[in-house]
Amino acid sequence: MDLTERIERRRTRRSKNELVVDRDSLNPGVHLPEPVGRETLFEALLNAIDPLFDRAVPPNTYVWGPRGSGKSAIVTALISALDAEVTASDPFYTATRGGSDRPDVQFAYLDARRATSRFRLYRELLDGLLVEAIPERGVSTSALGDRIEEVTAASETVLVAVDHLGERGTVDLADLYAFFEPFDDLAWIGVGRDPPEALSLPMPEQRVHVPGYTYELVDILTVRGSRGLSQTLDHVHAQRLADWADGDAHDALAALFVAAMNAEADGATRLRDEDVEVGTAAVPSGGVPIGTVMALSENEQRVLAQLIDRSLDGETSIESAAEVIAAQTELTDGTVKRLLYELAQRGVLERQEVAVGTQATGRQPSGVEPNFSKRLFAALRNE
DNA sequence: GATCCACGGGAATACACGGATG
DNA sequence: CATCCGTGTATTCCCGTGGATC
Repeated sequence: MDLTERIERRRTRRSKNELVVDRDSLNPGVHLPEPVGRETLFEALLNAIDPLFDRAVPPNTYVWGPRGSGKSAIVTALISALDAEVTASDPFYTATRGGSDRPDVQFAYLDARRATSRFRLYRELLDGLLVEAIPERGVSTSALGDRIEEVTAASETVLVAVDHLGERGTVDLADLYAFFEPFDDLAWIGVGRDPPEALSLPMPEQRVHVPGYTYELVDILTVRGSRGLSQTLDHVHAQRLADWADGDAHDALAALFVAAMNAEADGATRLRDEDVEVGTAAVPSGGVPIGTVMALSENEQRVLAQLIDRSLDGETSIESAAEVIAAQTELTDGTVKRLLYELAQRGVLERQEVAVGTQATGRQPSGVEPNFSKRLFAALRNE
């Protein structure tokens, strides 16, 4: 979103007396172009890819740190800054084309939550590098590999960042080695939570550790809150959210988002203490990031939406919840049941004991409860 | 005709619990 | 008393098929 757009949005929202002027600024799944309070880490990343500026292929890099510590924020910022730098239609560079000292590099940022197989990773990569449409099916994985081969051969280097490695259901570092091994002029930055010593070899020689936020989180909330709301975020509120979230930027922003929605729903023009209370109460701390949920397939999201809308979470057994949901969708109850179990295994849902009256024998059934904020999910789903 | 993978469904395994067995 | 067994469910695991696309 550019500046004029931001101003226009703010003007119209203000005239309608709305509290939230820019949802993206409050959305924990969206990152700012300029990360707040991470200058030294940004330098470390630039150092890691420094050979690029000498027209060499840099070594691969592993970026790691706890959840909500700003890994995605900093890596997306890096890639988009580099991309802007290289693709900028700067008249000076264009005029001196040929003698340009600008390296011929292409950049791509991939989310392992979406790129869950070799085929999809290749597809996402090509999609990020090329303007042409990339087929979704009907073409072999190796054909996509050949296409990548061509692209890497045509430019000096391709730098790929792959975010969210090693989460339940996503590819890991070892997969990345296997997937990218065929390509010579390709360097990658893997991003994950696991500390290097917890992972098997091989391990990239370059590593950047992103520690959890401490005092910086208040600044982040202030910047993003003030940008997303029609007024400055109160320092006391920012501090309270940061303390509650224990340094996890995702949880803090999620709570702020819900707080703002709560205020707006009440017709309040300011964020009140009670809204912050509601926000923190509505976000399970340590739950799955909302980005994980929003990256699920449409049918999986539909199942979750039905589960929530029909209050089938919690006390209802998986069996009967699946029956109700299946009736509302195109899916059979067997498939819905399997999806619910799979989502529970991936941590998106949490299984819990369900009080069952008549059952005297057999294994106890369980119900499922979202391990993310329902209100945040609902808000982001009908955007 | 080839490709990928979401779906559907069924086999295998885990768990709960009462009763039999050593 | 501890362990095993049988029965009934719940849960996990696995794989063939078909739709959509190239």
